[in-house]
Amino acid sequence: MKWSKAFIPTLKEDPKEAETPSHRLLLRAGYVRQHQSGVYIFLPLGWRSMLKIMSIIREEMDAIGAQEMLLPALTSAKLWEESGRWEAFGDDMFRLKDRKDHDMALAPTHEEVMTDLARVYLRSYRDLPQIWYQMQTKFRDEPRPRAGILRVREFIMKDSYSFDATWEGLDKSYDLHREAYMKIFDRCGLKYTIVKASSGLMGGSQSEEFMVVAQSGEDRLAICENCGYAANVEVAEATAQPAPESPFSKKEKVYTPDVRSVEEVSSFLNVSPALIVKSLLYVVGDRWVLVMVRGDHEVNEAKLAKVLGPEARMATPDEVLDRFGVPVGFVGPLDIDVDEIVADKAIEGMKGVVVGANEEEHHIVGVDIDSDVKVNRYADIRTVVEGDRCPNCGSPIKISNAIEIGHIFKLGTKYSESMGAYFTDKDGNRKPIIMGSYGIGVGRILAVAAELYHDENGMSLPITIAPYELDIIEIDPKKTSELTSDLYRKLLEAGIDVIWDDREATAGFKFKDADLIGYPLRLVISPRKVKDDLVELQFRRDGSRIDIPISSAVEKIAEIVSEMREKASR
RNA sequence: CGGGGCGUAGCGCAGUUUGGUUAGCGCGCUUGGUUCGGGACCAAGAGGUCGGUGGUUCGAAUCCACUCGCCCCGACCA
Repeated sequence: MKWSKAFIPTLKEDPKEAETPSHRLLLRAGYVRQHQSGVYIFLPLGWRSMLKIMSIIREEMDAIGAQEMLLPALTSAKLWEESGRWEAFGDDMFRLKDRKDHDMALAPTHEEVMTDLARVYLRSYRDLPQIWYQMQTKFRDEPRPRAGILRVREFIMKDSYSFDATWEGLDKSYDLHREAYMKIFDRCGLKYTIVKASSGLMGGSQSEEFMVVAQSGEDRLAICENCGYAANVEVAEATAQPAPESPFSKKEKVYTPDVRSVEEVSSFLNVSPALIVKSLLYVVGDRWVLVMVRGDHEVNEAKLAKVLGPEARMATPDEVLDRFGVPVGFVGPLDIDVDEIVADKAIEGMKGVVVGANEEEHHIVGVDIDSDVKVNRYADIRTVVEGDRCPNCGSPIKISNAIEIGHIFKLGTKYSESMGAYFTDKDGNRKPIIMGSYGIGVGRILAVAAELYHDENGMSLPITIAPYELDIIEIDPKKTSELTSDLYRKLLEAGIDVIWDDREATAGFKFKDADLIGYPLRLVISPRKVKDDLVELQFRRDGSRIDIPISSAVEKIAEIVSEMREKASR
């Protein structure tokens, strides 16, 4: 490609709306343009990168025997009603009606459509296993799109679905995907962590996320640097650090005027927040449950949902006042009329703690959990915090922000049973197909690469996903045009993805653009070096440069390029 | 959904508090010339329903009301 003919609208100044590095750089470098909140245009450079990422994904998916197809994005409400997700998706689903007033949805994911296909065609164990996939646009009406293409309302996802006759088969399909995903992300040059995850709306038994640690990430990971334990904080388990010794040896009620939050109680009584136990009221159907966690901990709603059921919700302050006659800040576990008391494991056996007195303006200090509180169940219901002890090796846990780029689920029979996808096994028994589903956010790979690989001058994308592999810059085009034109042609013939910056501009201007866009390699042709039969090859990532004799330039560059593609290292 | 901020030329901004000629600046764009190893210089140009609607006023980018859009934080989320 000759740059003078290309549509590459780079910006000299930072767009004001962009704060995260990937957002700012992708806009500035002319990869993307915003169309509306959470909806982006991929400009030629961005789309080239996307296509390269998709090729890598396609190769690795095909390598595990997966078959590509294309499902509709415009789907009928009927399917979603069958699975129960017409309700479950709520406002996250883009809904519309056709001219006959039928409900439709722009698909946020494709389990239903795939299951619908499977139930028609996969009738016998002889038809199984199958892995089907597509790369297609998904629509999710996010409450708050953010950070450029990191969290958007319309995005391209590679989603695949496995159909097996047995649970062992599902394990195998899952492991195939796990391996394929590792290869895909390796080839895209990303550093990632595989973590245990919550399966959320997807349902199913087991799931893992592929995460890239990045400041701008919205997910939080608990990571043990000693043994490698890693989990999303939604599901991470860890042992809390012990609370300090309590100064309260005797149980007594104390007057705590206008003191209700943990911080307030902590400073009023001059006691560590870890010695205060929060009492929270939840409503589960028509039952009232008191949930207890240490003052320095937070309830994890996902974990709590596993204990109390998905319909559990926190009572509103008004409901609490209405039923117990006390403001939420003073609720406590002693002599309270609830159906059940669920306490976090970390408070089991604590002595001398502070709790609400169920009386306005009062707390009770010196409470002994084991003997004073009728705890019905202890469970892990809190969110892990930095410094907790790793469940495997006991080392301190670190918490990092991360971006999810892939997620693999063992769905089991959730969709096959609700939607009636059954097959007949060897013995003539009718059984539900056992499914898995597996997703990769294609645009997120690009965003994450920009997050990971940039400096003050711009991006330095891995060569496997950069829009072009090599940029040719002439210092003085008039003196070297013949040579450049010849090298350009030969490099293209050698299978290298080259852009030739033939614009009428100063070399410095071209260098700045090249840095911003992040072409991994730059071939600089200057009269000074050409005089000695040399050209210069520069590496974007580390700024290093080497001189190459013109006569062997094409072979040498081809060699370097193929090595870089192999390693995806810079 | 709660809180905060913003909307003036393709991009980045000033002007709005205290209403007053023809709405400015930088970058970019066009033409000509000089430059040419890190976003060159000079000269001459083009480019605006000041987000929208309604109101107040002799007069509105500026004041008032409504409204649309965008960003950030939080809640939520595969």
